[in-house]
Amino acid sequence: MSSYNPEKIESKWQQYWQSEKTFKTPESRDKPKYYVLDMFPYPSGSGLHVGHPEGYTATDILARYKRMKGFNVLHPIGWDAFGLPAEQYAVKTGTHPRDTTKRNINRFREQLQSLGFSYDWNREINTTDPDYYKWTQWIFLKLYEKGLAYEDDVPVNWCPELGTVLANEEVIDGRSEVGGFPVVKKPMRQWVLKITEYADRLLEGLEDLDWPQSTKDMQRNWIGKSIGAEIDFELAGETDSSAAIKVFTTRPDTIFGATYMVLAPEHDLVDHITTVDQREAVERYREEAAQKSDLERTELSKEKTGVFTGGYAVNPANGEEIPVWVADYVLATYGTGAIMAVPGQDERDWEFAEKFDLPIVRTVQPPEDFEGKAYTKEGKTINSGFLNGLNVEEAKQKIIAWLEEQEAGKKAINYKLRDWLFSRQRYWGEPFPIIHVDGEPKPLDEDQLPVTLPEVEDFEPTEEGDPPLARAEDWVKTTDPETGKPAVRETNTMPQWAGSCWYYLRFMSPEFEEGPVDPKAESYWSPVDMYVGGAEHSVLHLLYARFWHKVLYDCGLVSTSEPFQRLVHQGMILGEMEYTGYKKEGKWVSAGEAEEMDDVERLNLDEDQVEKKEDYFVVRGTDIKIDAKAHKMSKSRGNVVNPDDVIDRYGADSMRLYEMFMGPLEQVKPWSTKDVDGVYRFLNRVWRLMIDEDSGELKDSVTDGDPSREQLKVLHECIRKVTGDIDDLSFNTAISAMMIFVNDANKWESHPKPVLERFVKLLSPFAPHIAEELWQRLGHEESIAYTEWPEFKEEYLISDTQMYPIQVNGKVRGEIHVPREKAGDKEYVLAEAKAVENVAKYLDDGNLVKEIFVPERIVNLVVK
RNA sequence: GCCCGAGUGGCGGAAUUGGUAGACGCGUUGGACUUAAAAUCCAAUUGGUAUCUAAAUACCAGUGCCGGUUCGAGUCCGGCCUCGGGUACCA
Repeated sequence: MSSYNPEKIESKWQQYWQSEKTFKTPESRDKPKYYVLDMFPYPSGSGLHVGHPEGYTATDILARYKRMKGFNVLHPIGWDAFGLPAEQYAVKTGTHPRDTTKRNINRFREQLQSLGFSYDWNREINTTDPDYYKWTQWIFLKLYEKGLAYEDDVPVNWCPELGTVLANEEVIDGRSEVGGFPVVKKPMRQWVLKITEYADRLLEGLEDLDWPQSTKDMQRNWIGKSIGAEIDFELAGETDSSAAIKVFTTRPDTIFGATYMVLAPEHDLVDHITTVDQREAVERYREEAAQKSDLERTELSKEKTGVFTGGYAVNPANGEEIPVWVADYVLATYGTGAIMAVPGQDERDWEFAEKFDLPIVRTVQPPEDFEGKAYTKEGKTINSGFLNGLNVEEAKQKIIAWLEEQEAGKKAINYKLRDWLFSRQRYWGEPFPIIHVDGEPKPLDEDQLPVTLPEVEDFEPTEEGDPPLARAEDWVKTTDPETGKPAVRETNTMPQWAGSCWYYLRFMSPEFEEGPVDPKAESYWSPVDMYVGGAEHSVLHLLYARFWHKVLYDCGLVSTSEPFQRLVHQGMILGEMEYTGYKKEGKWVSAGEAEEMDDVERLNLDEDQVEKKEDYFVVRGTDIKIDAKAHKMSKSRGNVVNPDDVIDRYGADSMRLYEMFMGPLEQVKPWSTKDVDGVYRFLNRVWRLMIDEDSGELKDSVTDGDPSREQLKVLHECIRKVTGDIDDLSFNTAISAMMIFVNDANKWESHPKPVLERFVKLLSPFAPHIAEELWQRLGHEESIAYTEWPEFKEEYLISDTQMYPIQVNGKVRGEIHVPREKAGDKEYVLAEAKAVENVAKYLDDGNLVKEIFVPERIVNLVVK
């Protein structure tokens, strides 16, 4: 017996690829290059889940395909190995994060290798390796030199539970992204990177990238560029014009409707402007606001709050004195931290004005049927002196010109994007190449790198609240190598994003010692041609990496202005479909009702306990609606699928094939283990197409003879489809095309080698192990990996006849087959069409008013 | 609320530019092989109606809902509904 045995052939070929260094990246530069990259994983303790191999299989198919198409392919992998989980584990167990990380990496590597990915393992990199983070630190020095890294006392997102600060991006709804703990604002000395300086270039750079529209949109929203004006409102009764309140607005045209002003509670002028009478109330309000977490300031407080300062400012447009309030609906961190409130044209201001009984003046005429409160759309300006009658855009132009003339304001641009908070109070991260001498930060010299992590016993923050690195006192206390003065080392570490900001460059020359990347390698391999990874990195990683890349570009270290030319997000793989029924006191209740009840029992139902009735699933034989849904895989839900189990049962080739066959790469899709049977059977059929299961030899039907016309047609249809589909990343339909080929080929009496060989090549990027094995058994000594991709020839697809569906009034009533040479002959085809019995009867019943003839497509006869 | 994306059989999904809706796979049903089972192979499988049964054929309806453009709409346009993702006092 010699049936398809994935276990045996897969380990055989994995060993072969490793010992023969089959996928070592070529050193030659004489061919076109293709750099295909996966977002490298964080090696977690739980190993790979089935979501990982989805993107990895897609890139592996591309890598293998491109090699066969004659490209030099760079297809590397590495580890984004700094991070919180290993550190939390260290706090709990005392195990050094280095050990945990090493163990996890070994496991990940083993799992990836068991899937047969064609990575160049000689280029494996690890962000926690001092030889790697030396260059992360080096790049930080470049940022520092260019004035893009600075220390600042900033109100930061402090997470007491995690004992660290978080970037804005790591805080979701006032809670930490990791762990979901509450986050409060707290001023602390932090390292900050001036990403805002690159806001415009980060925005413009998006235009030429071949990225998903949604990801570009998200980055644009995140950068949040708005164009408007900065306007100074002088304080009433003061001659000192430098004490004016500066506001940013996108609607300077509405200035005549500015009936009051609001300062953020943290605004510098609050103290100055508050009158004696109001001081107490304002102070109290500020204290309350300071204690609120972000969560309370946004989600929970729908109702506007605020306090009058007692002070007044002068509206420069009409000279009117307007009251100045303090309210936390104005954010200190956006714009100037102060606004001119225009309730007539702003919903938030309207709400506030209504609550505190402040005047409302409309300055844009709403349409007659307008019933809302604030009107924020287009219209003619009213109640606005010299702006009356203009539309919004004209009014903006005119008022800005006027303000500039009066030296009361100017055109201005504002961004939502803030500078990037770049330090963390953690152990397991890159140390900063910074010492503090006489209380001032000082960068270390390049030759001092890497600054390696000191050994500590305890990975928690110190009692004084200093980061864990402060525990390494001998390491912290040092001397300035330049002056010999006593110095202390920076004890913050870099955030996890640092290492992933430039790893794609290191892969180009992982051994290079003169810099982060060898310029010769860089100029050949840049940019990444295809980058595949999860949509959860749409903003964070991808924006930060683009920022660093542009800085490196300005330093002359890279040759492209953008790092990732094409980006694709693989869709999430959900758990198996779950059917959930609900019972209350032993009786079924419908899913909709159950939502509003207490003490409802949830029951997981089997597929055969349910059926579909109209648009809903119900308990079989009843009208009780149930929920039918695939959920995100999670440990708590217990629906996580482990790729190892799938490989044990079906083999890596089936695993790869199934992940691609499930559906379009970018789509969210539910896992279904029983569906793996389908692709597994397909591989068995492929095997039996060529191998005699009794003898284990090539079947007798495998011949050296010439293929028939029909065989060539089936083959070339397959070549055409598979080639085109790989180019479109439509792997699911490529696999379906190969299934069609095998279904057809199984019916043939003889199987000419040239046909089988070309089919095996088509299969090889998808299921490389079985393809190598069959390729060898077909009589080849070399690996299939660098053989030439089969060429598609149109001529084999042309058949002797052309089929036309015949429609009458757009409904198909028959079909005809006409000889190839008559296929374009309109008169002939129409005559044949009308002769079809089932068509003729419709013609007899009415008048033929129109004939549609689309060559090689369709005939439609319009009858009235 | 705002910005994206998606709704097609029992299920995953297919339909390159408007041109035979449901490829391919899962599941289900029937059959072949087998002492039996597994495996494998063959056939059927959107719903409905009609022709005596079967085979077969024909017809009607059908791609979330309502309307439109067109000889022809899953595909284009307008208006909704539902689900998923992102974002949210950003002035």
